[in-house]
This record gives sequence, structure tokens and C-alpha cells, in this order.
Amino acid sequence: MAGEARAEALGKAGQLDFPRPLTTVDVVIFAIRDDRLQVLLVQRPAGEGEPFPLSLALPGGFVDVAKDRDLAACAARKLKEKTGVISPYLEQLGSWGSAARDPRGWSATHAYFALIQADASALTNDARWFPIGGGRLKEKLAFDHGDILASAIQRLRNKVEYTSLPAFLMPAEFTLPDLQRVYEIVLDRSLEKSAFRTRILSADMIEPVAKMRRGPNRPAQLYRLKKGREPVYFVRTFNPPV
Amino acid sequence: MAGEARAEALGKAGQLDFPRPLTTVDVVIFAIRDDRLQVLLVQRPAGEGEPFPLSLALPGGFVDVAKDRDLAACAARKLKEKTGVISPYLEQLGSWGSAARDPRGWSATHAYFALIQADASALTNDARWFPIGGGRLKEKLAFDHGDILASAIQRLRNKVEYTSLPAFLMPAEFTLPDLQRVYEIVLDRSLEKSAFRTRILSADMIEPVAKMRRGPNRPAQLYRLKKGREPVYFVRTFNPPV
DNA sequence: CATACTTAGTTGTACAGTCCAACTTACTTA
DNA sequence: TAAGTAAGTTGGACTGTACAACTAAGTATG
Repeated sequence: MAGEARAEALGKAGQLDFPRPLTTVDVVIFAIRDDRLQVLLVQRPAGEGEPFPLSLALPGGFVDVAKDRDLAACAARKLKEKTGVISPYLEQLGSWGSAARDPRGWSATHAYFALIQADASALTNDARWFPIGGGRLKEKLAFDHGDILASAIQRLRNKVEYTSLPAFLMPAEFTLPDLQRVYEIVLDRSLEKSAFRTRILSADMIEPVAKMRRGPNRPAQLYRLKKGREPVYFVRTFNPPV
Repeated sequence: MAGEARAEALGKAGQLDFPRPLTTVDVVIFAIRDDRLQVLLVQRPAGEGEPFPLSLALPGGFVDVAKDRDLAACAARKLKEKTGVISPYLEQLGSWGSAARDPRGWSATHAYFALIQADASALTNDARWFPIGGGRLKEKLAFDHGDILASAIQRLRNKVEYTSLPAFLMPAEFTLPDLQRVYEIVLDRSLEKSAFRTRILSADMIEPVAKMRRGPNRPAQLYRLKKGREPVYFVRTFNPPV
């Protein structure tokens, strides 16, 4: 209990002048670009006393007790600052705190993950997209951001098995094969076409628009997300790979 | 990014002397007692300057940067202090942070939830079990602990639909109807017997012991958890109620 | 202008697992 | 011995996926 811990730490009731951990918020921002799942990273500054100078890191930083009403607002602010995106899918991922993760002292970060549509964003100069998977990215990140990123990918993959989360990675209008492709990119395995269609269409989450996508072959029906953008939860996962 | 936010807050590079939020850890501890899901709560102290004096609250308190290597260790310490239990199921639930949740200032708590077996615990004097559901508990809790508790219950119910989490609430040996009853208590609805048995037995998570539970009627096979106590994830939820 | 090619979308059969309900089994108690 | 109760099994209806073959609608090619 708070009172007790304070007494433990200090032996002085009614005061709060014991050491406090640093408090930060970091955001794992995903988008689909070039048919791959990509994550937005920034380069750390090189100033004196800066930990991990010039390393890649997740966008984030200290909570500003004057500016940020709460953690979600802080995460949304960081997302907006880096991408210009205002209202995407933003979910809390977890928190990481220890004595060792930041050389400046005991620190705890509150991690969020966001799904945005890459084309709808206007990046700041210091931010760049990096594809997931090929790049041996994990080891290159500052702090424990490699762990956080790995955790975000795992959470995303996991939820994609039984939710409509990929819909938030799509442009305003898309076809069912487009959507299936995004599922397959995130899951890194192919899905069965007819079962996929049955599932998505019976979930009542998208509606056809009066247009077709035309290409070098048979045109495809375009859809858009229905209003009320909460993700849909299915009662089954896609059957796992053999 | 950290360096930037610091500059924002301070305009003074290489220093960390801007205001830091309070950092706490709280633990939602669940157990089955008297055929009900119950949660462990403590009473807040009455000292001067104490917020929410004598209110009920989740066990928890400030991170002790000298004692706690990381957040999970801090949560495990609080769990141990209140219950004597050392190695239960302990999962991070999320974090809650805002300017308003604690009258002493901007604060963020890292919430964990634990599943333990009630009989295996030795409570401290200030801690008591409270049943979930009937008690209009939410409004009585200090801080935003009502929200945190509600969130923990939701997460637990949700996961029980497709995982073996209730196994961690069971004593060392139990019967399949015992386990089914715990699922039903948590989910607050009845499950179908044969489907339940098929699912649990084919999950390869429990093994029979060479004993039967005897009672006033047909004896039941006793089981225990298999080694390697990770929870099992099913590919389907129990079918939701009509 | 027919034919091949490609992708969109449908159909049908097999299969897995739940739901529902009836059934058998094994024990205690009257 | 019969009644009662909970453990555990069985079988048919139903839902949704897997797999595979099919039809549909367009472009490109000769």
C-alpha cells in the first residue's frame, strides 16, 4: 500500500521526497508499406549525456506533467508529433521498468502500439519506416526497445488471428483480396480464400461501396469500414499452420 | 524522443531535474473462495496527508528504486508481502497514469494481476478477500482502483474463454467437474459438459493421478497440472451465450 | 476475334469441434 | 433392493474451416 511503501523508503510520513523513477511513453507505430509490415523509428540525438547517441529508437519520451493529462494523451501526442496522424488505432501494450534499462537511472516506460495507414501520414524529418522481419532490427535499438518491439509484433500477430485489427491498416476503400493480403503479411502465412471471405463478410464490419477496383483482370468489389470503428473479435482463430 | 521531450520540458540539456510523476505498482489478486471469484483488498492508512484514508484499495505502493530490480519483481514482492505466495500466475494488466488519479500529484501505476489458490495463502492482517459481483465494490475503492479492478475482471473473463488460466486457481489435485465449475464461476455462465471435457483433455495440460475423489455418488478422476505451467491457448472460444 | 492468362469470387465435400440431449456407470442412502 | 445423484459417454444436428475444383470477368496476344 502506498503509505507503507513510503514509510519503507523514507521513514517519514506525509512526505514524498524519495527518489522517483523516470517516466516515459513510447509508441510502436505500424503500417503496411511496399507489401510489408513496417515500424516507425527515430534516431536518438547525439548531445552530451545522451544515452544511446544516434541509435534507432521508438518514438517517445518523458511524460510532461504540465502538458499530458494522462498516458493515452501523451501517447497520442507523440504519435501526432511524428506522423501527423490523429485518430488511429491506439492500444496500450504494456510497461517496462527496471533499474538497468536506462543509464540515467531507474526508469519505466509505458508502451503503446498504433496501427496507421502509411499514406495518410506526414512524417517528421527524423522518423523513418523500417520493415519488420528481414532486418535484424531488434539488436540495433536503444534501451530495451528491441524487446518492446518484439512484444508489439507478437501482440499484433496474436490478435490478428482472431480480430479485425488489420482493417485499421487499410486505406479508406479496399477489396477483400487486399484485406486478405494484409492479414497474410502480418501473419506471415497464407490464408484460405473462401473461409476468409465468409468470416469477414459475416462479421458485419465492412460494407460495399458502389465501385469496383479495375485492373488487368476481373474487377473486384471495393469495401469500406462500417462506422463505429471498434475491432471485431472472432470466436475462432484462423486455423494455425500445420 | 527522450532528448527532445526533455528539451521541451526544461530547455536545459543533459539534466533531468524536471518534475517526475509518482510511480506505483498495484496487484489485483484473484482466488476462488466459497464457490465465488474473490479479490484481495487492503484498507488504506488513516495518517495525516494520506489520500483516501481508510478506503479499500488494491495491494500496491510506490516502486522502491533501491529494492525493486524491475516492475515484475516489485509486483511479486507486493504479492508475497500480502499473501506469502511466491510463484503464482502473475501477468501485467496495464498502466494507469494521469494528473488526477492521486491528489498528491501526477502519478502512474503499473497494474498486475495474479491468480492464486486461496488456501495456499497466509494473509497479513490488513488484507481481506471480497467477492466479485454482488458487492458494488467498484465505487468503494480508492484512486482509480475500481477501474483497474473492472479491467482485470474483464481481462480474466476474456482470457478464460480461450485459455487454461483457471487451472492456476485450482488446488494441486482436482477433478474435471471441479475445473469446469471454476470456469463457470469466472464466466458466470454454464458450459456444456462433454465439449468442456473434450477440449481440456485434448489440450494435454492435465494428467490423471492414481486416485479418485470419493463422495456420495460416483467417484471422479483426480488430475493435476502437467509440468511446464504455461497457460494453454485454444483456437476457439467457448461459444458465447445466445 | 478467338484464345490464353490472371485474378475475383463461388461451390461442394470432408472434417473438426461445439451444442443438445439422452444415455450408462458407480457410488451412497433409505 | 430401489431411489437418487453426480461422473462420464454417446450420437445426431449444426457451424465454420480446409481443400480443391469450379465459374466469372476482365486484359493481353496472335
